[in-house]
Amino acid sequence: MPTYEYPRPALTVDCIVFGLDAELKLKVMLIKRDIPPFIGQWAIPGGFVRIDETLGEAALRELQEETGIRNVFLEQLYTFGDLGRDPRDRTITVAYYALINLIDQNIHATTDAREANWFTLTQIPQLAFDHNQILEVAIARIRGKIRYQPIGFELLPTQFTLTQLQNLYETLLDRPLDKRNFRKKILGMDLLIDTGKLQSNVSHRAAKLYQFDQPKYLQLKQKGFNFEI
Amino acid sequence: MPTYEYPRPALTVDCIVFGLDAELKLKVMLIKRDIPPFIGQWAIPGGFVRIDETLGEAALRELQEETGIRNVFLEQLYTFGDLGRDPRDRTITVAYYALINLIDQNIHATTDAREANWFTLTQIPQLAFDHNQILEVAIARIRGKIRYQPIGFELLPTQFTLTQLQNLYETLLDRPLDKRNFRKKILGMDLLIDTGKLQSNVSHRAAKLYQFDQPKYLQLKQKGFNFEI
DNA sequence: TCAAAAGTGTTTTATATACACCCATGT
DNA sequence: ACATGGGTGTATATAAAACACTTTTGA
Repeated sequence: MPTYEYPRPALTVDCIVFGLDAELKLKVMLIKRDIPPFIGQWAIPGGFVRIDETLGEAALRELQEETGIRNVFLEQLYTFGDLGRDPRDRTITVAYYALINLIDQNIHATTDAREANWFTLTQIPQLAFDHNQILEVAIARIRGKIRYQPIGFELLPTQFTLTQLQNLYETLLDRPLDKRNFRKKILGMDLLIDTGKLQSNVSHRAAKLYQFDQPKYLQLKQKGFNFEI
Repeated sequence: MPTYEYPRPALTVDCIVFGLDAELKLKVMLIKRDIPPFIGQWAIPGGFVRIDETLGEAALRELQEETGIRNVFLEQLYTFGDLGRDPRDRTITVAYYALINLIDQNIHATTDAREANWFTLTQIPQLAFDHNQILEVAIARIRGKIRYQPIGFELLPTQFTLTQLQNLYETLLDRPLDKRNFRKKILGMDLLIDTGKLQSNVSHRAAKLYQFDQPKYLQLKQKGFNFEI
């Protein structure tokens, strides 16, 4: 029973992976394409959606296959469907973005035969397809979202120092923040748990380690609380 | 050259149309399905994406075909691709939402043979597919977005009174606002143009008519200005 | 003259900003 | 003892919230 008479576009997912390096600079993982089209060019990891998996599942699977990354924060970004974006065929891509913590886990940038690498945002080469545009949308999204939603914690280790958190916000908001005011505000929300532990292996006074109280945040959010830096 | 070995899901767009009625209540346009599946059930207007049109074009076309609506604010909402959402086939839908002004233009709720109607949010019936879920996401989106982006003006006539604008915000934010504080804040942004005209055909003192200065807003936005109520 | 909504300022309270020094630790 | 980043409080400025009456107009 041919219910739909129209030819179907191809459907892919692409997944922009953001990470913060040890200097708290924002980086993006790109892979070098080893199949046409755009063979040899850098691209956002992604691939075709299978008929028996959801979009989110496809994004997680591609991420794992192409970069080895698992168990990450993943959120749908936008769906791109312009006519010329794939030279072979009409292709729609559902873009996701992932936030991962590079500070205490080293993501192996190279996987399988395929070359993969972390790029700072000022060093993005010309990418395959419309991936430069997709990346721009993703950057705009996290820059905008960081102020109103606690997504920054996804880029840090579970336990982090207040200075790390502040540097993260300074990077993403692209402006300096006052140390005392930042601490007053973030601690005033009462959403950070003092783990009682301290930083180790630092050649200066060790900072306290905090962790984000997600269950409490979710509770407060339901009651109308708005996270805001 | 069969580049993709995978079977392709079907691709549709759905378009949630929001409008404000004369009493400043938020309404959604739904259409009664006249083809299977879910024949006879209410649904969000939408249909298949053609191979030679972009997603936005498909949404606009469906909107025009199914409701007669043109020239509206349209923005992509989210893409839904769960496995069971279409009983016939694997179908991904890219959802858009439209904001239209019902106050001075009457959108003919019925078009062609198909039945169409405006529903208040408390009277939404059980819808076809996963459309109840899509609608919930759309409502959450505009409720969240209204505070930080000037989308409210899309729901009003080009020229509107401050009381209309305040009632709109009260409806969407679901809380009362102080008249003097609201006016102080919105006029203080200096983004409303006093048209010099007055309301007509009212049996009380006529209010001034304002319009939103979109060019000025776009300029300010680029300079880092944040619209916020 | 009455009803109905328009329009308008000031005081109080809360939040944001600006700002500098001592502390703890490892080398 | 010194270098490095950790940690802390107060005063000022700005923004938000609370609050009530007069004005205009058509019926």
